[in-house]
Amino acid sequence: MNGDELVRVLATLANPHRIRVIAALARERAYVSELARTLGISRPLLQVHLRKLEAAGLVSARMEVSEDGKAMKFYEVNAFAIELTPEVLEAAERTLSTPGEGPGDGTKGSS
Amino acid sequence: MNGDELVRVLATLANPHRIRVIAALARERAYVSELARTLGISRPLLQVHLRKLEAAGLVSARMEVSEDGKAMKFYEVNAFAIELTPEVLEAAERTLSTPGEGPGDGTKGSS
DNA sequence: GGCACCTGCTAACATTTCTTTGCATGTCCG
DNA sequence: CGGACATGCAAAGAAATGTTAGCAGGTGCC
Repeated sequence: MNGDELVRVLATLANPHRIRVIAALARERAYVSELARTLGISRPLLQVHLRKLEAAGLVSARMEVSEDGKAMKFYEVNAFAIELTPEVLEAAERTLSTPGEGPGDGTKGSS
Repeated sequence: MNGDELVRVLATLANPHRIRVIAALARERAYVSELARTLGISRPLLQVHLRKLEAAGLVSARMEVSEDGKAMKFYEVNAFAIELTPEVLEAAERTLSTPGEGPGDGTKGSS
């Protein structure tokens, strides 16, 4: 994961609603409307947050059709483990894109 | 660390400038004006970011007087290690303050 | 058909965050 | 004293985020 990606993931997690979403999905996967009721927030709002979580690679979606024919989008958390220490951040900083330039990185290191 | 604190720390780290600041200080402590020149950003802007980093407990400041009598504020990174996994977030979620209520927590567990 | 459930979108407003600009203080040195 | 350093703060504009409201589509069942 490069610096830009890390910033994106951190920005995504820095929100109470999204933490609640991940917590709920960690306990049990769920579909959008159900999850909205569980968390007590509006469905459009939840969708926005789910989209961000998915864009950051923290959750995955899968369309399924229930027995009674309703199309439902199930979400579940992806396994991830990010360690935050000064050293890790120092390494991430080296792959941050500079204001003017295009995206940084280059090395497809991985994990 | 409770859920609210975690959100605050994550929000603080979710910024390229602040990652650069931590990276620079991890290599060597520095005073404000010097650091601003190193990073190529304005001093007032850097001060704002330093204040946030300090508020989140990620860096510490110490006023010192140089040999030639100039008062300088030296910053250095605090050691920290935060692990981010679905399980950790699920635990953090339980200590998030609810929209209406006052700050959550209660347990003074500490690091 | 009409109601209850599922999905998707986006325009608009409200709020927060980021950044710049400007002015205040103080020291030392020529 | 005036210039080159250091510190501090706050107002104000610009940009990004969060949230609501309202619209569209689909299925199954009484």
